[in-house]
Amino acid sequence: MRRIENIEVAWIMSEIADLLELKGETVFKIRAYRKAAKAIANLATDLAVLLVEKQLETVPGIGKAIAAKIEELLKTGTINYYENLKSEVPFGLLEIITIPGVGPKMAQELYQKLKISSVDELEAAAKGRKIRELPGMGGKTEMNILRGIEMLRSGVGRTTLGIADALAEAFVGFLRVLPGVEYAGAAGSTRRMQESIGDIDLVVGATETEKVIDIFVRHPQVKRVLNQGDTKASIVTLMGVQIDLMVVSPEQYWSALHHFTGSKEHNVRLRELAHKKGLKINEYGVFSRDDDSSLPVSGEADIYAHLGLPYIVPELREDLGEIEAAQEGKLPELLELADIKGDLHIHSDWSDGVNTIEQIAGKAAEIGYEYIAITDHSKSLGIARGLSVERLTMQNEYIREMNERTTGLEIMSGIEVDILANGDLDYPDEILAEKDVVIASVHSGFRQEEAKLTGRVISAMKNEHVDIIAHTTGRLIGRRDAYAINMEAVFEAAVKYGTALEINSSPDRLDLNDKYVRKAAEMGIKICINTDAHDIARMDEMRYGTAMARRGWLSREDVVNTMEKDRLRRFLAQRN
DNA sequence: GCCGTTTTCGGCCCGACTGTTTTCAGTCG
Repeated sequence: MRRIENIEVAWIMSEIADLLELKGETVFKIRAYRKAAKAIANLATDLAVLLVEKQLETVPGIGKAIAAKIEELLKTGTINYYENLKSEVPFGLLEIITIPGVGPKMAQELYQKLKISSVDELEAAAKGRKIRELPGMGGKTEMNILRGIEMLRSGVGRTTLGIADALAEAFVGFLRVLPGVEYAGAAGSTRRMQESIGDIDLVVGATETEKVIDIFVRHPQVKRVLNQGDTKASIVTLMGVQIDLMVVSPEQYWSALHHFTGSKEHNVRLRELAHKKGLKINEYGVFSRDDDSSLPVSGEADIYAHLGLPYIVPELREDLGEIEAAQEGKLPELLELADIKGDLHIHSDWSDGVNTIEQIAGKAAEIGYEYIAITDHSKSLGIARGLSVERLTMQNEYIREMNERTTGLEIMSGIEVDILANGDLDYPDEILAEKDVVIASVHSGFRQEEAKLTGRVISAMKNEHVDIIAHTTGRLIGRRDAYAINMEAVFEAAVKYGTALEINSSPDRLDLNDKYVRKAAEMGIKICINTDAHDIARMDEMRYGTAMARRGWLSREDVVNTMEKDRLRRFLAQRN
């Protein structure tokens, strides 16, 4: 039987939750399946491995019943319970509840009264004014349904961290200068630096809240106002990104910022802790349950302090162990952007980059780096003007001369060598031996089967000249899935051969992702955070890669390019 | 269905906005 990926199991658990919801099951059971789905999606270890080791039930959120269903799925390829549910609930209803504004209750009602079981049927009924005939529904309900269907089809969907971050920054700048505004900031998954963003959350602390909302919804970037109240509003921008704004009084700002930064799971855990301490936490503050009196909050750290916890940074707030670590005083000392001393994966105009090595060096000096590596493409990558052996030798010489007349910044001569479809590297060893930094990566044969692709990457890792594997899974966020690669095996090889793995900082890649980063570091694998910039403007994307490292719980010691120059040299020389 | 330094049974976070209602359920985050 084919191998079932964790993400597929997570998907099925989430679909079971949806089906149970449509059946009107108790919310706690539904919540349990949702929680399990999330926990599984966040695992960096294959469920199959956990199953063999009888460790399934050690995963928080997975108990006896769900563990048994996972075992059944992995062994037989199906879950009886799930199949039965699917036969009880019309499949189309699952799609109907993905329409914004349409939930399980409405879907059930529409199905029972009007026999609606697909989005198309729903659209026809709304247009035909059939829905207003039902109790509790009216003309506005029909409008909302049609609008929701349009949103679903127009792909108001997830966006990359890069776009969300820039958009949030622009709106925060706009809000910050409005009259009466004391604080404005981005919250939500953008602030937590999640790899993709569903909608942008903004929080404002202001003396005149309604005025701020009023101006916000009339911003020129606003295509549509989804809802608007006294303290909250949601809009969709011209680019199709949803932005939610919450406006509170300046005193309430930190509680609101914390609340909307989330994650939801992290907040739920905190509120449970608060409950046990006789406290209540919401977006307006921290309160005593006895007399409703409020406790002082003049920064997010105060909220944690009231719970007896040290401050937890936004990147860790996922309920993936950070609360337990905080309780035990074992939070990691996270890497900071300022710890990064250089970028070891940059393309110049010698291959498919747009800037000269001089311009790249200028930008690096501006950032304050101690070193960079120029790593152009290798000869087989014709589409990217990969360097012939002759041009590569010329580039070596060119960089050597540049270093002689440059002070402060060291430019290393590197290469991003292709791992060819047959597993060979694109240059012979004696050429690779001349380079300071050798990065190896896959740019072809994406569709090969898992064993073959994994074998290619591992054989590159075996090569003593290869220092770093770049964008190891090959995924492009929202556009291309990771290729079939056995990451367990790659990690084992990285440990065995001492090869470092890259976090590619491009918001389109973020590869390795946070969960793999965390797993790799736990195994003692060194991580290198690079931008893979083809344009000097994108050398600033280092902060996204650093954010991924922080989300993966990395300290400075875990990261190759936090080393000062001489130590880095020794590290690279070890691998030759 | 999960979970337990108060619990193996009885809990399981908190509030805003909307539409259709006269007091609230559904949906969302």
